[in-house]
Amino acid sequence: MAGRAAVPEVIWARPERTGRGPRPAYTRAGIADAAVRVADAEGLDAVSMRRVAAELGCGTMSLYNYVPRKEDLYELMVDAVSAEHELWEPSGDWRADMLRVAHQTRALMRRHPWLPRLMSPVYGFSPNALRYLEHCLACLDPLPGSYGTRMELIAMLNGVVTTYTANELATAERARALPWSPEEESAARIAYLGERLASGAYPRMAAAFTEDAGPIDMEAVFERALGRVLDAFAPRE
Amino acid sequence: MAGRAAVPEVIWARPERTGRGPRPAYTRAGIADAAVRVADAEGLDAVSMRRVAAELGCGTMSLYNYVPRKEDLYELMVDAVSAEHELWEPSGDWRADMLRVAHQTRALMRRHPWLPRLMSPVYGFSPNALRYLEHCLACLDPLPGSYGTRMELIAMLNGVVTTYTANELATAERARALPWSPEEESAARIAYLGERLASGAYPRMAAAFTEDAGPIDMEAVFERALGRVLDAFAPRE
DNA sequence: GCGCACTACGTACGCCGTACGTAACTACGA
DNA sequence: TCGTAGTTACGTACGGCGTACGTAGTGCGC
Repeated sequence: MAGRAAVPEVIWARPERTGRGPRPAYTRAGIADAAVRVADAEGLDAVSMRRVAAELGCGTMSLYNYVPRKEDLYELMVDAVSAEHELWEPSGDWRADMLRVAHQTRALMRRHPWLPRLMSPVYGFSPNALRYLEHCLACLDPLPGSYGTRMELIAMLNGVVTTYTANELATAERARALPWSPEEESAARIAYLGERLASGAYPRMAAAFTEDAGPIDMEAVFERALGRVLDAFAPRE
Repeated sequence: MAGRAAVPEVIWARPERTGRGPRPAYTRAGIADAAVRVADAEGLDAVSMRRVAAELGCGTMSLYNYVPRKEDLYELMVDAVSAEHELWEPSGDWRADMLRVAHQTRALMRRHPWLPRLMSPVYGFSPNALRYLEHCLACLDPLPGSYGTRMELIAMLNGVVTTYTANELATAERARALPWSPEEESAARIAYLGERLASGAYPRMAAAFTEDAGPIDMEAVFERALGRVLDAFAPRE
């Protein structure tokens, strides 16, 4: 038995190699990439210790030498794709910079539709998360106010981006497991909703849905949401 | 075999009783309550078809007569606790009313810490969700603007309440499964973070964390977030 | 009053996370 | 220099999970 401490452990604090024993055959980055590959191709639910081990070409239990718990594998995945964040020299216009950050995050989640599901808990201060946060703070240098306020801005913006994008992606991600098409699913839901609204018990809801008869332009909704969040932090004159 | 259609189905559109066959021994509400009881007492991960069936005192597979898929059990649970929303006659002050809604939702999530995890996907238009949304729209009657905008307000407010409360509850909910205490866990995370920040690579992050030396007042953060969201929708003069 | 839709539920399949034991290997302390 | 302790690799096994399927019994609608 390897005798891993039964003590709270942050995976990033654990050295990849201690020196003793045989050379590890895999790297943390390689494992993370394998997991990301599986998640991208087959959905997050396909990411099991067995599946990732198979992807790497090693035995299931060998993975546990690198990753003490599955949850840590998730942390590795989030950090791996966080490396795709492109960081730039802040422009001096914090609003424009933060908009760019938000759009980048959204694009990242579109590339990796499983990401919002793993972001829901506390953001884990992984190496790339730290780089990302530091970059956001740098972009916010021109904004007057305390660091606390700036952190609140980052948190709210991230939250809104995650929530909105997750809702959009949820349908598509769900479709992978379902035995019917997303169109059939939404048709059934709309039929039910229409029937309920026709009952007259929810007049305002009915009005809201007849007002926007056509499909909603999610991109515009997202854009307005971003604008509102940033406005809420703009210094009032 | 009962021959349930292999077709998308909204659980709320399915009648509880068709008239044929023996009287069902359980009700949808009873099943939902049993599941909520298990989740409240033992955490969401304890909610399995077997466990809920045992709670009801019936065989595992009997549950499937009422709930075609586990996902539908989750929908039942969300709807059941949504009934706890207290609805009132709108005061005419939409801002005050929406603040009250937000605080109520937060209290609901504190009573049922598993709720945020089930709210993450698209809000499902369950019966109680419809009542809740109609009530929110009624509170927003005094707000000028389209129904679309009002729906966006509700969505953003709900999103922010959910995100903030979920982050707060995540630690406590995780603790149930972990072999160590949340204090040990956070100590380990803080130790790691401190060491990273001491490296000097993240000067602004370091400054942010030394600025707020004491524990953060989450209640105040939440309150400020609510105010900002509502401000963002207030008509500009 | 017949038949069929429905309820109840036991069994079984193929997954999952992961505890544990064993064997091979290598850097360090004596 | 060499044992030994700490590692890696990984097979086996356990106790869970969701749920497909088959069977038996029940009571409404024709």
